[in-house]
Amino acid sequence: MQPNLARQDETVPETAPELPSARQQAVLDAVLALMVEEGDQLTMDAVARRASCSKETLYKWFGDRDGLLTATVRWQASRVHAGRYALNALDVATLRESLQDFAATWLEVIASDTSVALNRLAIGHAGSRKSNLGGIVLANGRFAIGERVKPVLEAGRAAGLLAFDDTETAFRTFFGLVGRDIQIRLLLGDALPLDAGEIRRDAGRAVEQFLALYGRA
Amino acid sequence: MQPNLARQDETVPETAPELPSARQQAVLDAVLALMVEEGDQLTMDAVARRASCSKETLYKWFGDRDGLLTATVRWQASRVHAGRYALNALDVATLRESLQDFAATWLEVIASDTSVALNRLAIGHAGSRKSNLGGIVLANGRFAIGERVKPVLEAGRAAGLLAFDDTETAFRTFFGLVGRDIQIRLLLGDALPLDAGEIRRDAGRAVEQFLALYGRA
DNA sequence: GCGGCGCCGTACCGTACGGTACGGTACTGC
DNA sequence: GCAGTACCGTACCGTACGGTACGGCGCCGC
Repeated sequence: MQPNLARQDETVPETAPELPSARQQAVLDAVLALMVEEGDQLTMDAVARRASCSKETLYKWFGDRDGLLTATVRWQASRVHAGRYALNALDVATLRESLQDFAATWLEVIASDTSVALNRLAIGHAGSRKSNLGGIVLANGRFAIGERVKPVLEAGRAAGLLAFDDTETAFRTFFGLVGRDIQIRLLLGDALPLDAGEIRRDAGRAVEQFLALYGRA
Repeated sequence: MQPNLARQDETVPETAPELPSARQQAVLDAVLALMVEEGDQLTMDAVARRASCSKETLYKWFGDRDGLLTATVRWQASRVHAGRYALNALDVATLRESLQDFAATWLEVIASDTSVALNRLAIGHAGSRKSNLGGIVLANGRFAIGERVKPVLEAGRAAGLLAFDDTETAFRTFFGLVGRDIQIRLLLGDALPLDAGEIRRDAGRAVEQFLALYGRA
């Protein structure tokens, strides 16, 4: 009766520590695959069929549909975090490289089928009350990358390479220069071609523009 | 049987010329209001009740649910277009003012409850095939403003105030500097406070940054 | 006045889907 | 061997919602 995975709870932060079992991970991967392929036809029956498990098991593990979706979003989020960056003895080349890496990684993420499908789902649910999928996606997307980029920006400022008053504002400018209209166009179904080369060029351009605005050289 | 409003048709562009009758406009306004208030509880029953009309009439006028939604999106889009801008004899003050005005107007639009609700709906539908709501929203949002800003940018270049090779790239940079993370955060349900003063400051900052990157003075 | 029309309100239908129940099967500990 | 457990497959239930049918009423042309 009680789901053995953490149900979303108002007091619990958006990042859950518990990892699902291997079988559960397979189920969540099935959800992700189905989400990408079928869009909004994400029925519990379809998930059970795709994952070769019974609906009863789904409900036992995840509580209800929202629990399953929440677990899926968390599961996907748990795979995105990566990368550590030098923060002291920063020179301009390293700073540029770090920012470029952030930008390219971020573009890859938001351009991926999985991210698009996940964001669509979360945005759809953001309209109704209950089940804070949007909050989870934000916490693990926009805000997570913010918390990882801002130390780099501040290290750049400490090293005399960047000049800004408010770190948050500087980061949001960086975010805008990188993302531009890409995410909204993809979410709305625009077939925006974005291969690896394009991403690298976009990331480079964004970093150069950011340095032009905030660089001190 | 046949809906007397233009049904979406693959060959028809995303901007329909026909205007709905006054009564139909009232119905579409009811849809918009309901969309904002109830989020995804947008049932045909609720619309009929809210608009004090019968479901039969809804189906007669709009064909089916998608037809109603499409008509609603078009109806909202038909109210957004506005503003004419000087393109010749451009000086830097006028250019700055025009861009600032574009930025502020755009921010007001994407921050409005109606836009958020409409974009959520269109994004939700972009996942499934059928009914190109996403395309309509894109055509009347992102692309419409692009077509209106780009002549201003080119006029600025012709007047020797701006320097860029590709207008589209320059516009996308402008778009990113203005929008930053605002739209995605609002769509995902973040309670981002954005009053008129904030919008004006944001627009001003975006324009200054854009001029710093592309200005020639 | 009257037939026809357009529309409101409501009752109704079919289906899709979230959620539950249950029988059958494989595996594990004793 | 056997009880217990975990889980698969499937059948089932209730409800919400898209779509249709129909009675009634006001309005317009004649």
